[in-house]
Amino acid sequence: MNYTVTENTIFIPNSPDFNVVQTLECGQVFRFKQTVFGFEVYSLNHKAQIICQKDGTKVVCDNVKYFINYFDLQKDYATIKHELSKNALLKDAISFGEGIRILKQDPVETIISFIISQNNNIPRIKKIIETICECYGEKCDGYYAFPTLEKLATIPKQFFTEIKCGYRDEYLFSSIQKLCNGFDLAKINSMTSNEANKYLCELKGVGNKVADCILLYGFHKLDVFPTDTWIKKVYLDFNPQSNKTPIQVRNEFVKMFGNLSGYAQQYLFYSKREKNN
DNA sequence: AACCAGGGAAGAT
DNA sequence: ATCTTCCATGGT
Repeated sequence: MNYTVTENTIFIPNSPDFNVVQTLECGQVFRFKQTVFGFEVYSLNHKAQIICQKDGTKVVCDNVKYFINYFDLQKDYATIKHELSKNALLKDAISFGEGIRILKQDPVETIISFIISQNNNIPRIKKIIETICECYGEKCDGYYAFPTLEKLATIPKQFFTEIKCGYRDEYLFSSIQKLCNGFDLAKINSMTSNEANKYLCELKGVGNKVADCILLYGFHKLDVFPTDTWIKKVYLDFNPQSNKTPIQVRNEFVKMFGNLSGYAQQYLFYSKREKNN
């Protein structure tokens, strides 16, 4: 990815390999909002102002290094897309979402976010996460940080109920306790994705799909394929009257795309959800 | 009113 | 192991 850095700013010249709207709207991240010039994006206790210009995108932020990594700017997406485009199913999806980047997010923030996401819709997910930050996150410059794990551990279950998490209140409470007590996220980096998926499922509220989301967005494991309602629709498109379970569909896609599964899933998900057909 | 939203837990088979 | 049922909440 071609970009230049000056003090607190990253400038990314117009490129088919980078599109902020697609990257933020493709369902992988919930902590951002639109502004008159573009977006504001929050990750842990960092903030970036995204300014969309005619000649490219400006990322004005508190930590340049953090956001170069966050937006995965070091990776060559052109090659990935070229490889995946050989698959007829993906060709259209890629041209539709060609500027998607897979964000490198914080593991704990990702775990909490995607426990909330289950059987829920995106506006509500965003609002619940924002409320948690406002009530328990450190106050920063114009926003609230995502709470540290130590801070999360002080949240009573009642709080999650009050902010309308529904039945996920117990999932959040229980998983936070576990993360503070014996659950070792560091182990995941030395596990295969299948092992890590199984391990994450020990957290209450984390099943196969949420575990894959955590691995893809929080650990940048790319040989996973989060299979939700939209991906099921994609599968039914080219395989009608299939009665495969989500796990079977998931494994079939992983077999198809291997180490590029995570990218493939993102293009297919975004395209299907945006077009809704 | 019924169904859906980036599913998963718990109990029954 | 695989299949149902149920789970809070808000929007359509």
